[in-house]
Amino acid sequence: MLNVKKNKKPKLIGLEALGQAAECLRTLAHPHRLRIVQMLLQGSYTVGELAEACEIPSHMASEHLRLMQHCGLLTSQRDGRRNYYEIGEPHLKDIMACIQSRFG
Amino acid sequence: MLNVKKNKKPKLIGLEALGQAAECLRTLAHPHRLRIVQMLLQGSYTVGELAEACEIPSHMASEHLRLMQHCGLLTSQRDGRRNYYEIGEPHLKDIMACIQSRFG
DNA sequence: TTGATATATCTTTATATTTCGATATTATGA
DNA sequence: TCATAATATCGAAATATAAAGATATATCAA
Repeated sequence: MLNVKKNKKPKLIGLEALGQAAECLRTLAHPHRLRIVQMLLQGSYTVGELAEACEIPSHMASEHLRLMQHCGLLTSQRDGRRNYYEIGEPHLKDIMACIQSRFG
Repeated sequence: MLNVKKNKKPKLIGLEALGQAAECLRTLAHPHRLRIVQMLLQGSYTVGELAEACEIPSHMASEHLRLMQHCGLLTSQRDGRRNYYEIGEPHLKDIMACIQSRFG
């Protein structure tokens, strides 16, 4: 047996909570949505600006933004006909840092 | 306009790399697989032990393990008919710490 | 008011993922 | 060798997700 440092206090997160976590991660797990998050970590942007950064039509960016806002990753503030999106989950910074260090 | 700290050096990760990152995240984004990772952060375990921790049949655990090993998240070492899996991607510790702090 | 812009929503189609049962493979112990 | 245990793989069915086009809503500018 190898690497046996199992301390006998597992303190595992319950499967229900892991289900919520999985839902958030699954929402994040898309190249365009990761690009959007990367942009928003630098400031707030409109749907159109984010769509352009992802090289996709803005109705698709709008859908990605809706999904991420729905599970609490983002928030938005409307200004006239523009809708400015922002990071709503502080941990996104840390997760993107992991991705940056592994894939950037 | 609000929260404008956009420094004009975006240094965005390319969409191809974000695609790989998305694939890893998608692989991680499942309650049973998160439970498996949480277990393996404490030591190495067999397929059967991990299956029991997830309350699933072991052939399903085997499939989850195969997916995670395939994208480099895990490694394994066989000992007789037992197969001991281990963490293969150090960043998993950080990501699980985020999940712990948000959902634990 | 009219036309154009920005964003959001809906529907359909295509594709991917999950789960389950059955079966296969490999190693162990009697 | 034989039966069993541990793990892995395959195929089918169910479910979920993604993409695209069409359409809708709300706001602004002329």
